[in-house]
Amino acid sequence: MPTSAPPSNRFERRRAETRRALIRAARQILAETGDTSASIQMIAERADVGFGSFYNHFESKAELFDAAVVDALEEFGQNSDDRLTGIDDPAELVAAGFRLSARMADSHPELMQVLRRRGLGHIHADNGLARRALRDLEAGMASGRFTTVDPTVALSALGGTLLSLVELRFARPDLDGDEAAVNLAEMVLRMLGVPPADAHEVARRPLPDFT
Amino acid sequence: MPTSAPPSNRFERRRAETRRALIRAARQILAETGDTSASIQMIAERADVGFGSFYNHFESKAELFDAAVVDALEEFGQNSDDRLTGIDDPAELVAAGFRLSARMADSHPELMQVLRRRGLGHIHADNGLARRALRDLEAGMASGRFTTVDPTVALSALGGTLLSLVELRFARPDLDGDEAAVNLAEMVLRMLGVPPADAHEVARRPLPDFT
DNA sequence: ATTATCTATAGATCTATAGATAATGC
DNA sequence: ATTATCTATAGATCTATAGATAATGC
Repeated sequence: MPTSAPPSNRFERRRAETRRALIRAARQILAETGDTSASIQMIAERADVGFGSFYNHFESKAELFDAAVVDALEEFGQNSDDRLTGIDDPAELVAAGFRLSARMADSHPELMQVLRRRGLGHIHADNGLARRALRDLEAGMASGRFTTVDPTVALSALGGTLLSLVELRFARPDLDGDEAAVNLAEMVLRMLGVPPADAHEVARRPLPDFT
Repeated sequence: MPTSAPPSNRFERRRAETRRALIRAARQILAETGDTSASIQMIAERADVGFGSFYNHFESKAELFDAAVVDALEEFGQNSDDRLTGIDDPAELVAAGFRLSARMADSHPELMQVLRRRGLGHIHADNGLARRALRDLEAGMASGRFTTVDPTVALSALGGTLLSLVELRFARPDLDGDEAAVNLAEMVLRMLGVPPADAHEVARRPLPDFT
């Protein structure tokens, strides 16, 4: 299914826009401080939306912030899809995914801050990202590229290392992000059973340029 | 330095006990829901402490919750130290650490829930745990047990995978925790450059029994 | 006519402090 | 005499809703 049905009329579009504005504000707050104690009034104000409108869309702040995280995950997945299409080798896919994620910390800081603060709880959630990662892992195992026992554990490790890379980017902005990503990608490939020499090479393949 | 100077007189002990009660309450809240919006009044009530006493120890809720996380990290480190003394091989140390952490999710659920919710932000913080992990990583590299380029990146990956294991334990309690830990430990050792056969063996060595 | 948004507000918290009380040090 | 704790409370939010307004559908 697409993100959602295209808004049919102006009413729907207007309504959707209000909702988006609220989610955008929530994402900003999550990214800036992660402090979800901001009052609904302040959130509505930041979204430039009437205070009462909040209740037309969400029953509580928690619901709004959850929606904001799901929205961020969705955008991250979309972004990754766009940039990684055409890569068939699962090992290369993993490495490129890590390297692009590190770059996105610079190009999409708000988005990645949200993942940094709330991503861990979604590693095993039923979302598109996890499904896709699991599919790639299983493809890699089937083709013999990866040798790993339990796909669930591998998914866990993949998510954890990716998040730790995002954390590293923000906690240590002084380090070279690309270099850290390449190093981590190489380590992750070894973890998945790729022979060290291959891991070293695959982690350094040129990234597909995004036009 | 020890955790802190031993309380000299009854005044100090009483004061310290109030502080501990508040931190204990904060840890419980972090573990149960992670929702830090509980009012100071409710927190004080849970700690069985007069409302105003809160301000004798903390200036804000955020300060209290931060202290609670640091407290939990400290206890985790202490616990690990107690159980891992005597292991010299850095590879075995890493594997045993992972497996003990998975068990602690069952034996110390409150403690581990706190790490689950707040641990990521402390991977690169200046705490005893990170220092110790870095030391072990460097020892492993010096002895040739590990082959990894950048210790900082390796520390990142180590922390991320450990947290993902904790997350997995709580998100999927149906899975066999020991088995997951062994599998992940094996993967992590490969990640650090331990040859696959060695990784397989080391990850399954009997754990030191704790008396 | 219908529906979402917006404004205003009542009532319910929640925070921070002031002042009283209780416990200990010296 | 000193210090932490506790109780009570003022003032400042904050939430949720009711009712008015504005925009669109049919």
